[in-house]
Amino acid sequence: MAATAIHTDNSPTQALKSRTAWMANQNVKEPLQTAGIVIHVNEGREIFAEGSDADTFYKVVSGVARVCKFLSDGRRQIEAFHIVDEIFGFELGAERILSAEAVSDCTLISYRRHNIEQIAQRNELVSHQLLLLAMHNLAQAQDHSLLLGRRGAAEKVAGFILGWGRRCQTEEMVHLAMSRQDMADYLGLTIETVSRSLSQFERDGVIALASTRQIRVLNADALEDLAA
Amino acid sequence: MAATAIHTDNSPTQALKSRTAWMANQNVKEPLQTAGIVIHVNEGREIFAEGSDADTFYKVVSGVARVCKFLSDGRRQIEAFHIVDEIFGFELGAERILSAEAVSDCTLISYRRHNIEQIAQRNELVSHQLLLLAMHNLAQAQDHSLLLGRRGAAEKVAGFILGWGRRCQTEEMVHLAMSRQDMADYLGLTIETVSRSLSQFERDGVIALASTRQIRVLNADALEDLAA
DNA sequence: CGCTTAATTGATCAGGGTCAATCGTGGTGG
DNA sequence: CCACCACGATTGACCCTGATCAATTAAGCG
Repeated sequence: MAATAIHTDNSPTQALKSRTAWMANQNVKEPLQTAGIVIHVNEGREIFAEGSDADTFYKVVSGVARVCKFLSDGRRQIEAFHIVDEIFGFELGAERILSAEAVSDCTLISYRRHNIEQIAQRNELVSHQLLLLAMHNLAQAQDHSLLLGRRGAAEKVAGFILGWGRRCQTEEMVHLAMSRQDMADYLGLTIETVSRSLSQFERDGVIALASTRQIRVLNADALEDLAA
Repeated sequence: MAATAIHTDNSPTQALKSRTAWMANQNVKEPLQTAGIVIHVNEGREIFAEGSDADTFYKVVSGVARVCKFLSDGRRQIEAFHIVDEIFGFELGAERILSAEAVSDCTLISYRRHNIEQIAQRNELVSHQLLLLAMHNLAQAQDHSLLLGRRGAAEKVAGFILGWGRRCQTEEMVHLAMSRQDMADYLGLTIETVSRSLSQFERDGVIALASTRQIRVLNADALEDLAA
């Protein structure tokens, strides 16, 4: 990749200016790989803020990003985690409803929404790809609602491990990119409850915690049952 | 409307065969009004079932539909309510993950997915419209997650009333199309808790319950505060 | 006018939140 | 290289919100 990537190590709200746009060929598999800018965002840094202009959206090249909302009283709700090849920050309105941050160091491609929409008008492939990506996010959001609505802390945590493992295609040895706090804010629980659930699973011999972020799934069936 | 509408009063899974397709002109405002079939579904009846072929999707002409999932132990989670001009049942995979039912008597337009996708390939307007509708559903699903994740029964109920009133554009006198059970299953609560919250709001003079399904909002600001 | 179902209200209980202490781990500097 | 520090994770004790069980009231319908 010949593009000049920019880093956002020090800027609180990252600077999006870059010297070179990444004008790749319009191939069939990746119609979206046109007119994007490669950026890097370090762990914990903001990618965009609630209320800012929704004039860009992002695709994950590597790392994990979280999209979330901060409530008036300081509580945080994580809407979604995004992994490689997923897009986020693509909104209907002019202003962003949610903010986004890097869960781990991220490499992203930033697209100008206006730009892409123009391309989509002429190129059916781009248009179709956008629809697929939007629907992928929709399906995820629906999964998330299901997880939040059905009560039971253990069910939520078990469901999360399974879902995350499936998405990362490491179902036996799951690496969690995020902290307990991130998990809790995603599941609508507290860190204590998440921790307790994991400990309980370990006591029951369902999982083993190799490290705090490495979960070995010993009994996938039991975990499925727990997730109800 | 010259189309022959079909009713589904008695069939448990509604018959989708219809004698006349509704081939409207491809105008700019409603590019999707092509090749759809008008159907009626009575209150409480199923529109489609989880596990069935996802070869059609629907647009609401009148009434309210709910999209939901039944859990193994009988619990039900309502993913979304859909009102006029919204689409639902448009999925990525070949098989449906969720089921749908009529909350009130519904008039719907049924589209063949294969059909629309072919049209979308040639017609940019249809393609764009699909994307907009999908993103509208995504935005709603995100709102829903926010409502479910942030705890507090009162917050949920208050948020629901406000959101529903806004969507139906009747913010002062809100008509609830759905039962308490529907509300509860949407909010991840029990009917008792929903009922108690509403009673409390009434005691506090924030709302007045004209009938069980008619809520007069007396103090919208207070309701906003309750929704946090 | 009774019957059936939905909604409300009350009493009790448990799941998970809160507060607080401890443990563990990774990073830094003497 | 190891001691110390800081932060995240875990564990424990207690409490509160909302679920559960149960009874009553209200509303729709033949």
